[in-house]
Amino acid sequence: PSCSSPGPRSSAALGDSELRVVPVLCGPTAAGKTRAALRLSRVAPIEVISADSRQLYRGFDIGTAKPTAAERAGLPHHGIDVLEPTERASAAWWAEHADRWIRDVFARGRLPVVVGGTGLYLRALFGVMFAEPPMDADRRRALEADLAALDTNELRRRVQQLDPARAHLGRTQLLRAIEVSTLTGRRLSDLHRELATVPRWRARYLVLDPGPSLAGDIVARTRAMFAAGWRDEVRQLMAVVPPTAPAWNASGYRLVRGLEQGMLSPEAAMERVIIETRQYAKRQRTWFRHQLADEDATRLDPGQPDADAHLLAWWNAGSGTAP
RNA sequence: GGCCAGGUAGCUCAGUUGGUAGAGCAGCGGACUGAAAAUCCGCGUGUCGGCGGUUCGAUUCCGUCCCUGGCCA
Repeated sequence: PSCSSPGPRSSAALGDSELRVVPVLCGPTAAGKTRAALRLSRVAPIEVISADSRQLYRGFDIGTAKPTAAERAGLPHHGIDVLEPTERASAAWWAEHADRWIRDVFARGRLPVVVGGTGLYLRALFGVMFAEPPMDADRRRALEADLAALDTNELRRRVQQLDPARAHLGRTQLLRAIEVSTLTGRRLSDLHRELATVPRWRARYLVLDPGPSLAGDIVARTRAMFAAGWRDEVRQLMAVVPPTAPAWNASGYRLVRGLEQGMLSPEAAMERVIIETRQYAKRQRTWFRHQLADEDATRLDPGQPDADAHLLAWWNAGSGTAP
């Protein structure tokens, strides 16, 4: 299924030609997305909209590979350091804000470029979401507490009854399917269909993937994070951020926390961080391989010799200067 | 040099009372509609250390050699 296909409702409401096109730099970890954005900033008045679910959080800097202050100095970034570590982000929350940031950038006569690897967030912004009906907050909290005690098989069994189309999914999705159908009386999969929203922007994706060298990049990047004081950052965060805060839910941070608590050796922590990062990058690859409409996506190895020319060609093809 | 314990999947190991073997981790593929750096699903042929012997049949028993660790000289 293409995440950019507007669907029948949107076509009727708003022709494709009316959707403004927004360029997107995405792809697996360590793909030089920031470098590509910086390069583009030298040829066009761009501003970056970060589509990264972890860079949202204040204080979680080193392990989330946020662009540095120097990199941000000449190139405005939106969507970084906008949440407290205890706040829970969501794809819809992000898409709503990103929509506003994009509008503002256009209003200033500049060009937004979305940069990031959180595929679901990109889908929420450029694809079809749905208008979630209101749900009672107290009932929801109570239900969440009840469901937390159940094992995944039991949750799956319940979803088999409530909304079988979602029963093959993971625990997080099972919990949501149960919550929505319990609190709204409607199946989530039906709501997805009936309350589908209209895409507001059309994306052109440049998927940056260094291919086989990614594994080595991850090792180097992880070493660099430790060398840059990641452990100190985590120790400081541990003093003020509760262990259950959503921001900890970033690959590596729990491991470094375990290291600071003496539950792991430095070597073991490093090794596990590298493995988790590699596994995450693999999931990103799978997402960007299958979830983007081919006609909207261009793929590029940022390490190939003529990468810069390809990047600029891709940019120019979309900005209308040279088709 | 002697004794003991090991040598089985990339790693850590289980197992076969003789009928050529299976877990975890890693890896690979996939899913994904308000937690997504999340959460899940699928994929296991490897001279069972080498060479001989016994046997219809040996990774399994016997002999021998090699390697690793420990103890004793």
